[in-house]
Amino acid sequence: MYCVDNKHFPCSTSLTMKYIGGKWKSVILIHLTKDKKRYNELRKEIPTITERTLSLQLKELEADGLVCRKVYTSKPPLKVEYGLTSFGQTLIPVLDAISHWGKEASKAHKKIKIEP
Amino acid sequence: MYCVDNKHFPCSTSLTMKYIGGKWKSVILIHLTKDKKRYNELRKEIPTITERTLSLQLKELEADGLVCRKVYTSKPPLKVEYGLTSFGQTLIPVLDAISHWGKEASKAHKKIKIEP
DNA sequence: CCGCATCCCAGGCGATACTG
DNA sequence: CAGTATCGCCTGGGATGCGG
Repeated sequence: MYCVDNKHFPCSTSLTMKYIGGKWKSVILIHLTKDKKRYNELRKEIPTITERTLSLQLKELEADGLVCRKVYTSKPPLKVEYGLTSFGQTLIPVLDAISHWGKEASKAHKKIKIEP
Repeated sequence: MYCVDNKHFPCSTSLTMKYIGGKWKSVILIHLTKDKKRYNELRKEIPTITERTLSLQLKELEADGLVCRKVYTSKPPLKVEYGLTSFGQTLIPVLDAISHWGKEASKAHKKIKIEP
């Protein structure tokens, strides 16, 4: 049993999935592992995400302390950058593992023999 | 752009999350990395999952070729075991990374300084 | 450029009860 | 023991439009 922020998780795996689970969080995070990114850069690199969802997910990631939002201009056009916090950076090995497995799986999928 | 089973994913990360995303899949899988498990063993080790959900998730994992279901008796009481397929075993490093990060995060969470 | 507001929906997930 | 059946909530996420 693990506990963070007064929330309980039956195991450490479910705790991690609370941070990187969902359809988009890990995708956003992996784009931020390489560089800080602006909002529109993220949109272009993740073409199938909607603005609303990107906005909401970034907020949640920020609230979770994984992502840091920096505003560089006070008047429009705004310049905002998103980057990983030091806490967020601890996730990089996990995100790399996830990304790597996806690549291998897509390569190998047709040849794989599904057996015990 | 990645493609598996006629489904498209914007990046390899989202492909992986299709397999291990959701609230429970990774939790079930990590319990199977150590040993084959029976249905009720999994229920006991994941106390907060419902029977229905466990059943549905196991079916999906089986359909995805990650988990293998073996029936050992033809008459009740049934004996059924779930284990990872060879394809599912390729996920072990990913699952270990996820589990490990969750442990570290829960330990460190209160001391973490959230900064860029 | 960077969002928020509103509306809406599928399907993920839970609770409970029942079966071979 | 190992599941199904039924019901219903609730939230993640899509579509569209507006605002600083």
